[in-house]
Amino acid sequence: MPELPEVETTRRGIEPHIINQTIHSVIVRDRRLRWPINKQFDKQAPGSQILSVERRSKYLLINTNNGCIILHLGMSGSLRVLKADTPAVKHDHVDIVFSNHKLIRYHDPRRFGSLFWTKSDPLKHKLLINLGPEPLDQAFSSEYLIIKSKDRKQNIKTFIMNSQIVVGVGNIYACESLFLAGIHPKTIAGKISKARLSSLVNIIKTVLNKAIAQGGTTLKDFTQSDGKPGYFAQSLNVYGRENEACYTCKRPIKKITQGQRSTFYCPKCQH
DNA sequence: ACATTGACCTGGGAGC
DNA sequence: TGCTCCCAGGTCAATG
Repeated sequence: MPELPEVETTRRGIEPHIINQTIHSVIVRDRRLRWPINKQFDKQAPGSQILSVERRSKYLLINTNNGCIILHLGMSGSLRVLKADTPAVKHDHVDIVFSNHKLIRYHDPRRFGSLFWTKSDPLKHKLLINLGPEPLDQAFSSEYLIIKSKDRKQNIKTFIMNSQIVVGVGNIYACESLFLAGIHPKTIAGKISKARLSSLVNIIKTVLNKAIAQGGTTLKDFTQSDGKPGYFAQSLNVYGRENEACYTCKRPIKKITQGQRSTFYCPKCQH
């Protein structure tokens, strides 16, 4: 469910509630996420004080004075800030309870997410060490994408969703960015002109910034950490619009499969 | 080194 | 009402 804007929305939602707070206790109801939650989390997190909540790719890094919680929401995960006496429901796998009688609750029906406690530099964790640049960072530039795409035979849609190339561009924003750039999703990455790649870089940044400003995209059940929906779905041009009229040319939006994921595009506006 | 495919897991909606 | 099938916002591991 969450792409970068949804994770960033979650980060901004929880940080002010928990910064400087002390973890009173943690409750792990089910540690069977994509990888099992490590036992060090239960043992070492209580008593730690929150220093900051950062984001790297779609990972949230909850930094404490004693170690770091690395958390990924997978496809269906969410974090909510709740009062400590809120009853847990199905799929509420983890609570982090604070001394101010609030808790953050991790809910994830599909359990594709993950949660680790580490005392080492979280950016050196094996799941984070090989990630590409942040899309909103200067390091993700026209020059960078031009070099990386050279001789690549993958289609551009799959290519920009590759987290070793750039992180945080998931299925929705990949489709939307290619539409706005006027690039057909099947185009071979290595065959796109420098000018078009440059345009794509700028559009990805614009799309993600706009989605963050609108609180992310609510398709089914994404909510911000206060339970309110995001509003970016109102801005979608192609995603989820198969057979509906393109807002630009009025022809029907097409749906194809690439890398086992659905791609939506306009056959007239993208080539 | 790069590209493709299978796997993980649950729930919701469509169609019968 | 209930069954079966398909689909879903991610990404790692194995394979070619």
